Amino acid sequence: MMDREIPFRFEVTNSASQLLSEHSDLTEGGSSGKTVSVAGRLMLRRDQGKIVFGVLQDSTERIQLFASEKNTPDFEIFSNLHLGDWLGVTGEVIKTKRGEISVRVDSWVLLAEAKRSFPDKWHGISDTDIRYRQRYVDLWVTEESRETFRTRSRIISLIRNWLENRDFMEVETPVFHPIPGGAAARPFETHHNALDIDLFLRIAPELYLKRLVVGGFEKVFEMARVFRNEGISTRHNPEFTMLELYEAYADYEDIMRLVEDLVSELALEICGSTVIQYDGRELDLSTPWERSSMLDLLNEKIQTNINLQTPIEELRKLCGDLSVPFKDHYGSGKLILELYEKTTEPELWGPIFVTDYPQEVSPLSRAHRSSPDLVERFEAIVAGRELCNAFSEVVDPDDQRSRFAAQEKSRDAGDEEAMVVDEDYLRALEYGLPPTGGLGIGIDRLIMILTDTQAIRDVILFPTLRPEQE
RNA sequence: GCGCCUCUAGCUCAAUUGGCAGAGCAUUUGACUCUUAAUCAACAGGUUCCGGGUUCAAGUCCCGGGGGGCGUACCA
Repeated sequence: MMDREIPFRFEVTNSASQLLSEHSDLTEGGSSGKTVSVAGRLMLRRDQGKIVFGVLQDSTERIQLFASEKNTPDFEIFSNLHLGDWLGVTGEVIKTKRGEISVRVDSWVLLAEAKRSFPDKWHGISDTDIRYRQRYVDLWVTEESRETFRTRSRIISLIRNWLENRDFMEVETPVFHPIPGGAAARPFETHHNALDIDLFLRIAPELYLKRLVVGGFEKVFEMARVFRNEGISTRHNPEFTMLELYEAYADYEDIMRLVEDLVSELALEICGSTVIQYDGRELDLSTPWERSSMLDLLNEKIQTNINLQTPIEELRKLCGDLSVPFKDHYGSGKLILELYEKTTEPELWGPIFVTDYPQEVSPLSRAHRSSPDLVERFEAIVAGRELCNAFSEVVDPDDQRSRFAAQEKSRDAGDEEAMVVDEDYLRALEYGLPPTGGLGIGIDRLIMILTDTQAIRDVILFPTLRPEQE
């Protein structure tokens, strides 16, 4: 088929799903008297000699095509179409003698030829390499995959509407950062030629979003693609989507209520219930979620009574006893966090808000109002994984400066992920940041939970892979 | 990075202790006027991921490399 024979456009009047629902009352062998145009890919073909049945798949559904030597122009060519070919078909909606709603092929046009062979029409594609590398094939062949990505799109749209209804404003902040900030992670580096400067792809939009609160935008959010130069796993992709939001005059307890409301409403909308299944296990997202402090959970789990006043030697010994690896430059806060992450967090299923982390490991979180060696920070554990990280923000520039200084120290001690001082951010704080609650949610992980998928690659259209070799 | 598993036709999968590389679907050709993964008949389709080695003989065993998966580490 020559390129010049492929039309430049085709007027579609109905989707397959529309036709199926609108004509469900047709009787067997009956016709609707209604002529429609549909388009899509030919998925199956059953050649009967003088009649041919086809199955056309568009973005909504599959509908049967009914072609006959009598009715269908170029019948011989039609009956030799390849699976995977794109067709535009015009004809009357009928129901066959066997009760299948069909479009009678009164005229048709080839819209694209599938020059590569169709995957197995029954088994589809099971090779994950092909599913991830050639997502176009996966989407065309695998209905569950199409459904997951439709749901992803809906979830993001629902989140956006939900936030806008609460007067949050969506903003876009730079992807190139002169100083990587807002999280502890290794960044990707790049270079701008005209300015002759090194830049980093953002690891979090946090510091820019808080600058906007300083500027007077009291409720802002960003669906931020962020980049972290780290390992790849079923829960990690080097680029992923993080929702960050900041709300002036709010604290971390307000943010907890926001998170549980948002997630439970999404579950209701997407799954039809706030009680859902994940990985064969029940997950009850109904509000309110459990709240428990990190130290309480840890002490209960390992039957101790430690806190930040506990002598560091004792904490190190405890790490040794529980075979939790640590480094010499770890302070008490970091040791406690390691203990929690290795012994306690893996057992949590959630949903639960784990609150009040050590200051040492939370350089952007404000000191706790009633126990100043802790900070007002929480992580939500949902279906056994960290879903979000949030806190009452540090608002005092002097406090923030000394937090950065502490980070510098641990960077010097060998922590490559410690934060770097951002003088412009400090300058912004000097102009005044009101009390502010902030939140980061891993959107891909949230989508995994709501779609009951076990690998982050199943919810990212084009996950990062090693390039194919010649 | 480390450990385990895996790679055979376009796709999905076979191949006994090391003994002639096979099937279904797709493709090609033919038959068939209501099929539903249509059916039936026939043809064709291979660097068994790559490179070495052992052996009379390697898809199979050994070594090295590559892709993929899982686990682990890293990811506050």
